[in-house]
Amino acid sequence: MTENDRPLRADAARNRARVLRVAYETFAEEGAGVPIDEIARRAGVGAGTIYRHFPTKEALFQAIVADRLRQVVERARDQAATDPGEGLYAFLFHLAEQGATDLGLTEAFAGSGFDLATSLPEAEREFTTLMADMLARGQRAGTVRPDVDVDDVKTLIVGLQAMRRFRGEQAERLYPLIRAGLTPR
Amino acid sequence: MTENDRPLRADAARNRARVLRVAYETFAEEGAGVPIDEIARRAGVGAGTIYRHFPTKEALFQAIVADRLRQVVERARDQAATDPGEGLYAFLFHLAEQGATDLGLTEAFAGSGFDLATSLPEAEREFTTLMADMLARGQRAGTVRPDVDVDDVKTLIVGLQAMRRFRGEQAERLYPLIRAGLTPR
Amino acid sequence: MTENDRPLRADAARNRARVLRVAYETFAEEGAGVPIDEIARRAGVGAGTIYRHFPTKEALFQAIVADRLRQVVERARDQAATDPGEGLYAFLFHLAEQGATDLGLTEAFAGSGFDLATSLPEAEREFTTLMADMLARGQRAGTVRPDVDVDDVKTLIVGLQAMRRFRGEQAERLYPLIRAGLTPR
Amino acid sequence: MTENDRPLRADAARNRARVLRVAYETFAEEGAGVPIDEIARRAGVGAGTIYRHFPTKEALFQAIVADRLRQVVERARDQAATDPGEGLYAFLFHLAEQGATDLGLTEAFAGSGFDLATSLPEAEREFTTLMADMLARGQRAGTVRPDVDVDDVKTLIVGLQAMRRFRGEQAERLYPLIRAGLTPR
DNA sequence: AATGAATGAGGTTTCATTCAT
DNA sequence: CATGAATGAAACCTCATTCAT
Repeated sequence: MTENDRPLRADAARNRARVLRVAYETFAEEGAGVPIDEIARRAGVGAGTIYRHFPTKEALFQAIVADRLRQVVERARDQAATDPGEGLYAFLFHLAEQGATDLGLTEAFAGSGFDLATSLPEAEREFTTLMADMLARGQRAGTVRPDVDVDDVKTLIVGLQAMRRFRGEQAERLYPLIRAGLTPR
Repeated sequence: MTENDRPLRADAARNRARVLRVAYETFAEEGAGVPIDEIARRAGVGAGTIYRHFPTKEALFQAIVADRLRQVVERARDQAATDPGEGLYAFLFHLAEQGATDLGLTEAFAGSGFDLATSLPEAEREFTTLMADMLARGQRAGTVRPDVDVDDVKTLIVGLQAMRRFRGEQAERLYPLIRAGLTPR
Repeated sequence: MTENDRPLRADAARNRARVLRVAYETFAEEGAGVPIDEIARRAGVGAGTIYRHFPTKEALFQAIVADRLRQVVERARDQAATDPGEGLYAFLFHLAEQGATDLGLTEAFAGSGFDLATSLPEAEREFTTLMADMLARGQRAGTVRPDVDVDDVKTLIVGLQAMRRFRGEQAERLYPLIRAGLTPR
Repeated sequence: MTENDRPLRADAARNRARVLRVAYETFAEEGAGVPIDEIARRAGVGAGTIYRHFPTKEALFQAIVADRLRQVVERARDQAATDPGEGLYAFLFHLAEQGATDLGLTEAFAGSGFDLATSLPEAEREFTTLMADMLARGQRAGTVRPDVDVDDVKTLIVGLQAMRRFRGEQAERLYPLIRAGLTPR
């Protein structure tokens, strides 16, 4: 039962991971429009190899986003525990940074050519739950306006990522303003 | 310069305007990925006619953005005169609305596959000047924080358009927060 | 109203006819599995040209079969008038010859990878009607057994085409036997 | 020749037989276009195992046909002894049934993408000999026209299989007609 | 000897751009 | 000048065959 064929997977797993990593980098650089052949070339494998691991381009894209999302959520969970009042802000600005170097993540959040809730419902739910949790903590701590809801936060993420991607580090000048806007009073 | 044949020019000019209008609508609806043939079909002209007026698809795209930008700037000039304190905010949120229904404009501002300053330096300069003017008026009127500069405003435009496009009218819930963030104190 | 743009069609029509002819020959020789690129090469056009006239490979195939079927039916109508007793036999053996050099027609009749009744319902109906007509005439003339129906005739066509294709002209030795089997008594 | 390792041979032989059986079923169901991987999956072996036993897909196909042909011939030999007058007819219609559910056999007889005489000369010779034998018996018994030769019979087999495959059991309505055509007088 | 992962040529289809009519 | 047909370079994806494990 437990023989999920490990020995054969030795190289396959290596290749799968390699493809995933290269595809992540390539999508991050070039966006979802990049040809599979280009990813294959960069990964040093044949196009067929990618299709063995991921049946469609869409599936590959999903796998990457799921992977990234998992990392982001994991990290956020750790942060959330430490400072309830700051958690949401830290997460918002962290996501902005991530989106700046990861076009795939941006597109996933913005829903351009990829609907997160449909494609990765579980990841989306987990993400939303975490977001709601952080928001509620901030509101209880008095650092976040009570009339802000989860959808507003998601919208802000999309906006922040767009700004950060557009302006680079200079966009961080605006973080205090966004924060001021979200703060009660 | 040598305007000898006016009647033909009349046709040509009409065609050019028609193509520009239809292309604007089509890009706005479908995004930059739409085939030239589709635009030609909607405009009721041959694909060759489009290429007579615009050497590449990119050039057509630029022409549209330039056109839209001109309109936006023109309208903003009128508004700017009426209420110095509100001008910048009105313009920001107006642009957000525009970007929501005009993917081309969004892409132009965000610089995705299209650099405004390089492609349309004149329009960009005009736009920037107007922006600086409105910003200065707001700051003089005391409705805008003095540490905000023109680049910040442009960055905000990109963010606002992304939000508006992502969330639709619901995004307007965030306008007051953005405004609060920009207001002194 | 009547301007179905003839002047521009001059070369287009030529090309369309050329593609149709070459595709017919190629399919007849190689079967439906032949690549579009091969047809394009033989026709001396780009692959895109074929796709301009026929949106899919399937559509091209249908157009050819429809064309051939029309010719076959037309010819059969002429023959049917002359000799009621012989019409059906003449048609059967004529179709056998056609199928021998036209794999597409064979596949269409045999329904392998292409369902005539679904794809070209009108042509199929016309063909069936003609067939029923010839059968009834033969039965009235006493040259065809009364217990044979239209479906039997279609089945025989498929069989005859397979035989003719397999054995070439030698297959004609069997025509008298088939005829004897269909004759009353 | 050097049969030193029997246990491994046993495995290999079992595997070969298993592949052959599954491949037969799969080709019969799906036609020759089915991927090797699909056959491997159904057989529960790796694709490499198939290639160990059969150097190409074509060779696998040949092996299957040879196998089937052997069975058909064997069965026919048994039948031939019982009733000389009926033997040929029984065999013809039996082959028609076989071809209906076995696309491989049909293709082998019809020579589509596969020439029996070239690929499997021995099996072909054996088959032809049997056929000639049955034909001669029928002619001596007076149930088969004397001007029919072995090639005619083969041609009829191809035709009958095509009909049976096309029309299913309904095609059996035509068996008496074929028989009548082959009967003297 | 078996496995199934990797390869890469090849298939269908799309579309920016050119060019004959 | 306008037209839209033709081009041909990709893009995505499949699958027979080879080869590392």
